[in-house]
Amino acid sequence: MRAANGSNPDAPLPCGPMSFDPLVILADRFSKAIAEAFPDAGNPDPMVSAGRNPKFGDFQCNAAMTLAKTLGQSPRDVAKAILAKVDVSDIAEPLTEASIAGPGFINVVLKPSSLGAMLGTLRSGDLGVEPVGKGKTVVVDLCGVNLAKEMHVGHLRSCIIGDSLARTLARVGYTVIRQNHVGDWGLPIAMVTAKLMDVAAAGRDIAHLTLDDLEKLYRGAKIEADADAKGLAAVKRFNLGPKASAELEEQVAGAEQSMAKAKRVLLDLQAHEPKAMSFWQRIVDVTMAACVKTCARLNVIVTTEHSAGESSYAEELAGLVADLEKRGVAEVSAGALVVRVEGIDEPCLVRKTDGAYLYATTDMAAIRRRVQKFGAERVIYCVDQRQALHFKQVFGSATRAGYATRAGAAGPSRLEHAGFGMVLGDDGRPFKTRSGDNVKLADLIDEAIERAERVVSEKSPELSPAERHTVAEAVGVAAIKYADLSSDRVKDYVFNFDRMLAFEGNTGPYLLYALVRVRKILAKAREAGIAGSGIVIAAPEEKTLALQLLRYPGVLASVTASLEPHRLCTYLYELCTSVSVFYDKCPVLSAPDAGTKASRVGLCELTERVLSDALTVLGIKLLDRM
RNA sequence: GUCCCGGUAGCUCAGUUGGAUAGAGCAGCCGCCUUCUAAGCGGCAGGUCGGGCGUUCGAAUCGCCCCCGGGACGCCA
Repeated sequence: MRAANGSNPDAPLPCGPMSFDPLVILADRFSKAIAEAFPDAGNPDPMVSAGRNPKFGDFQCNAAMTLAKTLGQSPRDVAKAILAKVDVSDIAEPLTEASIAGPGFINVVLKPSSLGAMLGTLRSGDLGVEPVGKGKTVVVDLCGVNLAKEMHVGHLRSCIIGDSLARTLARVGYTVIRQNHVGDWGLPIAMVTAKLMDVAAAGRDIAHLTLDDLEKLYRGAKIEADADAKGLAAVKRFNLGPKASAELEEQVAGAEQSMAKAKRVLLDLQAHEPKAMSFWQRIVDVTMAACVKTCARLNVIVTTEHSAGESSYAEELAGLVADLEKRGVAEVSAGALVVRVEGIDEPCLVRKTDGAYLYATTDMAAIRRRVQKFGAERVIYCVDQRQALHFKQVFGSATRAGYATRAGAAGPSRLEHAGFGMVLGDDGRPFKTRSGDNVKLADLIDEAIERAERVVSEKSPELSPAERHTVAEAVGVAAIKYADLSSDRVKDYVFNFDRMLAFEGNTGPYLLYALVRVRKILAKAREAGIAGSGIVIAAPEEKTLALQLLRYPGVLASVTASLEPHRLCTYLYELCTSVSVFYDKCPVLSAPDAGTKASRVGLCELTERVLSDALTVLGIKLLDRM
């Protein structure tokens, strides 16, 4: 198990299945050493991490200080005792007292030969990615569009982050089911349907209906609904004299008529009355066609087969609520039906006083379907952080009701809200157009591509116009997506075209640039007939790059657990920086000797694979040239 | 009012399980293309980690109090 044979670089590493990851190997070695040196210390964390500073070595073990506290010994003595027991001679430079630094840090420097062997292991397999999701199903709730509304910045993050999470989970082996919880039911939709029926009745052609037309109808309906509500409020307050309110009353009367009609249409829809349904279906078709198109432009995998609208749960709600009532999970409170969950003060409303169901009711039905019908062990909601309390209530209620538990499962599935912050403008307020409207995603993408195209034309005039456009599409979208993915999900983030499309520094295009440069080297190597060989690490820039590559599986695992894609972004940026330095300092095709050439081509091949893999997981399209 | 989330360089952000001198990018200044794409690389400068107290060998990180900003709080979705 622990046989030291580091002298032979071609021999397989003397470790278990995770033998490519030095972090895992070292943690294991130190863990055993600590157990031998201090048998009574329990099984403490070996606290091995990558070195914070290259001058302190590649890895460090920080266990001595913590251990010293519990043992009442001096940290340096503890470190010495660990050193006496630890055996890393097969992969690292010999550890001596000089390896102990400061209060008791133990610094480890890997042997170049073992680094090469680890890279070989990484390369021969699936980049070291552990299929932790194999045989498991996860549902990812993303996108969340509404009928009769263009996609706007409010959908941007749900699509981009949700898509990346779905890709990450699929990458580690999960069976991923994407669900677009379309807002396609209820009074607002009935209002638009009623309006559309009016338009058609007035003889207007609706064969070429656009989403823009629908959105106008929606706005009109919303204004009337607001007028209706305001009118009622005004009447209730008694403080408007009949004379002063004459005009208002007229408006309100019109609004009341429309609302009455909308409510009739709602009943028709609920009864699946064919005429109302045909108009509703028209709205669905127009909206979803636009949604799917926009998602495709963003390289976000959402198609109509992922649609699971609120309407699809409508028939289940009465039964679900009856079940909750029958089993005493829900109780009547002030006329409404609520579910109370321990630890949450606010009860979860599942039925209004007037008998209608709510958002939470539909979400409970969705959880039941996703867990019990689809068999999800994890259900992930990529939805606005402001809905945190709502999901806390719904998760608690569904779990209490047993809907979150698969048949025969020991415990409930993991229900996770991967919430995200708002998209802000430069003024720190929600990102809007100058006129105060939501920014349409289609316009946002257009602008990013336009800006990218200007830069591509300037930097790469040798490309054909068609290719420039293809590159601009990939670069512009990469810029938007990386900007969104690269900061902590739960925080608000400031949207700024100039920054994300400056194409310098920490941006999506920088990552693509690194990939393109490596791919160019590989293309030229193929032309020259230079094949990649086993990797021999010699130059410091090669070593830095190698250490970064070895981190990849661990980073992927941490995103799988935390649902935080920005960790992968930070890693990718650091990796690309290492690639750039390597590119600068280590010529590949004009390396001094054939052996170095072949080794560096091998290193480029592995780098290309990791870069491509990681960018794909982020949902960024790959390029050969830019 | 109650609860949740934030506050790190001029700006935008990272910061792993509490670890060594708090890091990037942009903006500013100075260098590097006859050589695999300079959308790059190197250097300089820039900090009361919102404030205070505490926990300890060690705190941006944990605890308590306060300040500022945002959000959510039963009949919308």
